[in-house]
Amino acid sequence: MTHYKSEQEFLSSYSIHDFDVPLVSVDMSIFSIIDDELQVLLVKRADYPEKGKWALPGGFIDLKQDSTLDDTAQRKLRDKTGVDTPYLEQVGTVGAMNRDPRGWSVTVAYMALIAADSVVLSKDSSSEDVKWVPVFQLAKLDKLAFDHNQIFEMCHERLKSKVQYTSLPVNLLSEEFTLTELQSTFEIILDTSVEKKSFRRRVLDADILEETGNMKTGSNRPAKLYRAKEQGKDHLFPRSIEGPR
Amino acid sequence: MTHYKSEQEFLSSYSIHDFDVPLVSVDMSIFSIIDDELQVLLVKRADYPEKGKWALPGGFIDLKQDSTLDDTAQRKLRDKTGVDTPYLEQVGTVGAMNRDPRGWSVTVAYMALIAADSVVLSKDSSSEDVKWVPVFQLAKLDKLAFDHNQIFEMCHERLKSKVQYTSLPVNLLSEEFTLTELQSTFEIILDTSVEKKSFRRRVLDADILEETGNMKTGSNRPAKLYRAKEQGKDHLFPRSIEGPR
DNA sequence: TAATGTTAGTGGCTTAAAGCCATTTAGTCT
DNA sequence: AGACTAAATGGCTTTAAGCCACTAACATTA
Repeated sequence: MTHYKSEQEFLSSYSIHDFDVPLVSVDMSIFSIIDDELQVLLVKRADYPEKGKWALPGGFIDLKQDSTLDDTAQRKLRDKTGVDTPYLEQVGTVGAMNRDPRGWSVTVAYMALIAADSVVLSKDSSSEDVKWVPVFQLAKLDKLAFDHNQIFEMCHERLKSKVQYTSLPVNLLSEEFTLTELQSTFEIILDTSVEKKSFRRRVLDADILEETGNMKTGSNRPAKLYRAKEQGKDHLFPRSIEGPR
Repeated sequence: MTHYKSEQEFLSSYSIHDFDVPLVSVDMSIFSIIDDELQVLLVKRADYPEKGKWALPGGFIDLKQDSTLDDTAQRKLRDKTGVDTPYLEQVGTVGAMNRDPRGWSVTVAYMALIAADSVVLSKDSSSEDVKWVPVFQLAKLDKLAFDHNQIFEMCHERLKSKVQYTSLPVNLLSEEFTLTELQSTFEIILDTSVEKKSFRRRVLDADILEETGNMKTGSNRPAKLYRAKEQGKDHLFPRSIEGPR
C-alpha cells in the first residue's frame, strides 16, 4: 500500500471508484391501521430488476440531497405518503452478495407508523402502483421482490415486540383518541385480547397521555379523548403486557 | 431513463460505477470484562484518514470473501482477537454525508461479547496498536476517530439495556462460572448492585443454566459451577431487573 | 318518559415476580 | 475448636399485572 505524507495528499488521490463497493439502499415498512387491520404499504416495481413485483418502498441514497440515512428514509416516506416524520425507526441492516442481481448489496430497513387519515398515496417514477396490504395476508399471498419478505418480517417482529413494552401504538392514531381506541390498536398488533382494567391502569399510571377535554360521543356513554403528551417519544413500561393466562 | 426489454439486457448494461455510491464499512464494539471492569477493544489507525487516532475495529466489506454483512463482522472480530462467534449482534447503522472525509459513508455497528481468557490480541496491517480500555474512561479521556464515540455509545446503550431483561452476560464468562460471578458481571455492566436472592431466583427459574457438577473452591463454602444450556442464545425475562429501591 | 341496549369506566380481589433482610451452610484458616 | 468468609435459602413485603363483576352515562326505542 502506498504511504502518504499528509491527509490532504491521501484524500486528493482517493477515489471510491478504485474499489469494489456494494450498493446501498433504504427500504421501509410503513404501517397503518386501516379497517381495523394492521396494513403495510407496498409498491409495484416499474423497472428492472424484479420489474412488476410488489416490494417495500425504498431506494438509493441521494448523495446530494440526503445528508443522513434518516433523511433518505424521510424522503422515501414523504414521496409515497405525503406524510412527514410521524414515527420512524431504524430496524436493521441486511447485506449479502446475492440478494440483488446487480451485485453485493446492503439495505437499511426502517419502519414507520402513520395514522391512516393523514395519508395521500402517490406513486413516483420508480413504481407503477401503490397499495395497502393487510399484514396477515402478506405472509401467505405475496412473494415480494428481493428479500423483502424477510425484511418485512424483521420490521413486523420489531413492531410486535415493542408494542409489548412501549407506548408505540399512539403513533398509529390521529391526534385525539379514546383509551378504547388505543387498546384496540394494541390488540390488533398483538393479535390477542388485552384486559381493559390492566390496560387503562398501565397507560394512565405511565403519565404519557393528557385529556384533551373533549369527548367522543356515540349511542352510548361518551368517552374521554386523550392525546400523547410527547409526540414521537415512546414510553418504556417496566413489564410486558402479558395477555390472557 | 432508458427502458430495457429484458432483465438480462438491463443487467448487462448496469454498472455500479455509473452512480454515486457511499462507502460502506463495519465497525464493532468488542466488550469483555477484565480486572472486574467492562472494557472495550480499540485499535490505533495506521493510515489516513484519522491516522494515529484510536478507533473501534472495523473496515470495509470484502466483496469477494464476505458473503454477508455478518461475515464481515465475524472476519474483523477474528482478525483482532482470534475469537470465533461468541456473541455478535448488529446494533445499528449510521450514514451521513460528512462523517468521513472521503465522502458519504455508511457504517454498520456491531457489538461482540467475549470472555477475556479466550483472546489473543493481534494487530493487522490497518492498525498500529491494539488495547483494551475501560468503558467508563472512554467517555472522558479519548476522542475517537470519526464518529466512533457516538457509535460506541450506541453499542454501550444497547448492552446496558439488554442486560436488564436478558441473560446476555453469560457470553462474557468462560464456559463454567458460579452464580456469584454471573451476578457480578450484571452488576459491573449495570453499574449498580443487584439483590442476591432475586438474581438467583430469576436466573434459576428461567432454566437457562445447568450445573456442571463441578465446584469452585476457595477459603470458604464452595460454589456450584454452571454453564449456559444454549450457547449464544439469550433468554428474555418477563420483567427488568429493577435494582435497589 | 321509562325501559333497554351499549360502551365507558371503576372496585376489589388474586397472582407473578421482584425487593429486602436475616439465617443457615460448608468450607478454609489460625 | 472457634473464627472467618462466601454460598445458599427462608420468609416476608411490594409492585404491577390479570380477572371479573359492577356502576355510569349516553342514545334509542317502545
